[in-house]
Amino acid sequence: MTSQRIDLAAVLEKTALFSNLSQPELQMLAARSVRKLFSTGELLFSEGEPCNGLHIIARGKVRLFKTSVNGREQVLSVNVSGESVAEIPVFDGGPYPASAVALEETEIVFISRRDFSAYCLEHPEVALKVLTVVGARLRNLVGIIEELSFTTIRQRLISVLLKLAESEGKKTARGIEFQLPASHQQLANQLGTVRELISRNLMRLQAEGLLDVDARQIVVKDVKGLSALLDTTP
Amino acid sequence: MTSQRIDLAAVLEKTALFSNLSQPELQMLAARSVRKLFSTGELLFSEGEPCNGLHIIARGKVRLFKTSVNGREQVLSVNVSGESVAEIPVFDGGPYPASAVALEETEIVFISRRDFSAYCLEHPEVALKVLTVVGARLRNLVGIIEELSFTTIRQRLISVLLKLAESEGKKTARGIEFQLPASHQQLANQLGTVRELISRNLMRLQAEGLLDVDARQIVVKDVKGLSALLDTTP
DNA sequence: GACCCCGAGTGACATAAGTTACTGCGCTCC
DNA sequence: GGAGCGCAGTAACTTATGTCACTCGGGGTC
Repeated sequence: MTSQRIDLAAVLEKTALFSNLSQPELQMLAARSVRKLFSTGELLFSEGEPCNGLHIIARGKVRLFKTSVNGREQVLSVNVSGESVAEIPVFDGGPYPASAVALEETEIVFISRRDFSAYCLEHPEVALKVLTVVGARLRNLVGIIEELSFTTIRQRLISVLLKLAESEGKKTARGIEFQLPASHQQLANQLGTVRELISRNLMRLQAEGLLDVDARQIVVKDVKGLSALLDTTP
Repeated sequence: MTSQRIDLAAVLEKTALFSNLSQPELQMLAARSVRKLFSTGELLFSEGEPCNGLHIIARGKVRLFKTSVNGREQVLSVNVSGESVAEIPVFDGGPYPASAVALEETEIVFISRRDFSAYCLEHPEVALKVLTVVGARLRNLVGIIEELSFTTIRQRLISVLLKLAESEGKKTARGIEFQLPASHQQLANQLGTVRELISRNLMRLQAEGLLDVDARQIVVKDVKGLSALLDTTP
């Protein structure tokens, strides 16, 4: 048990929220935390459920999403280790506004609402930290709204491809190469649309000579050309 | 000056953020606040500008919105007296994520970032209050995303009409009557679309016998019928 | 009264988005 | 080897959305 408690403190120390707390404080929080394990595809919680505490990702990756009646999905964010999930319901006491699913083997450190609220009251600097984290989340949501409201799926797709090219791409003789990180279906969920449109738009971009597609392997041939399409009116 | 200071304290007392502070505390905050006046249509701030402090609405109405390159708008929220605007940039130091405009004669109480941050550090319960306010904002944004991603403009329009019917409508022999609160153009901005679609969709609903339209005067004849349309797949 | 501006209604059209219904490929599991 | 399955490509079609270009009427102004 003791070893696990020490582990928890070490985990907490690496998170955005608690990175600059002192050891005793970390220990105190660790003493009140619980470790939870989720396997790939498992739900951490579902939209509408009451919220009992804060989830902090110690290891793994979590996707937050909304579901529609017709089975469509819209991804709100993807979070990795060190980040927390669903801070808001912890404070306003409302239900979860979205669902969360583990994208890989994921380890969660869970702190109950009461404990975390109390801790924030005693340590205002943590409350302010939470505010900046929530702020980033809010900015992210505004970005999604902007995309949904002002851009076409084609443009959103291009935008994702360019980001991937930048972060994952390798320069080769043919252009910048990378793999799509997920199935067309998952990509579609992220853009708030359906599989077919991903397929069609990829093919269309290929037909226009901007990239080559071979299943999930993408070769961007004309970064400038793609970027230019982002600014044109739909 | 003293009288103005007392006024400010009284104003602060009526806001969601500071409603249960003591008189001396209110006085202290009031001493550090500035009053600003905005006339209809005037911008409080624009997207991308750096943020110097918190705007609290003492009187009037403010709309927060994003603008696209082609001049389209998407409304993020409308706030009235007692509420605050743009809490987030105050805490994370980033630029405003959207623009704000006064919809009527509006009086703002302005507190600088430094003063407000400092105050939150000394009064953690205020920080937690801010968190619940921000939480409501976040839930609102998620709601907008859900609408943009899963519903048609027709459905969004119906949803707005039903809300208006509930809040503003008067029951008459012909049905529930009310006035559209703004021009078609403004309504379109709120739904993230263009004027013409508002016009057309209203006419279509009229043709289907669900309501009567006469310029801005709306008579909802079949609330049930309208509600039913919200659940059907697009 | 003539003029003009603004909000609204509308038709014609172009394009984006979503649906249905297939085909085909590569995989795993019997 | 073959059945079953998940993922991807695609054609044909429907509907939603957006654009352009008008018209029309009311309320001001000169």
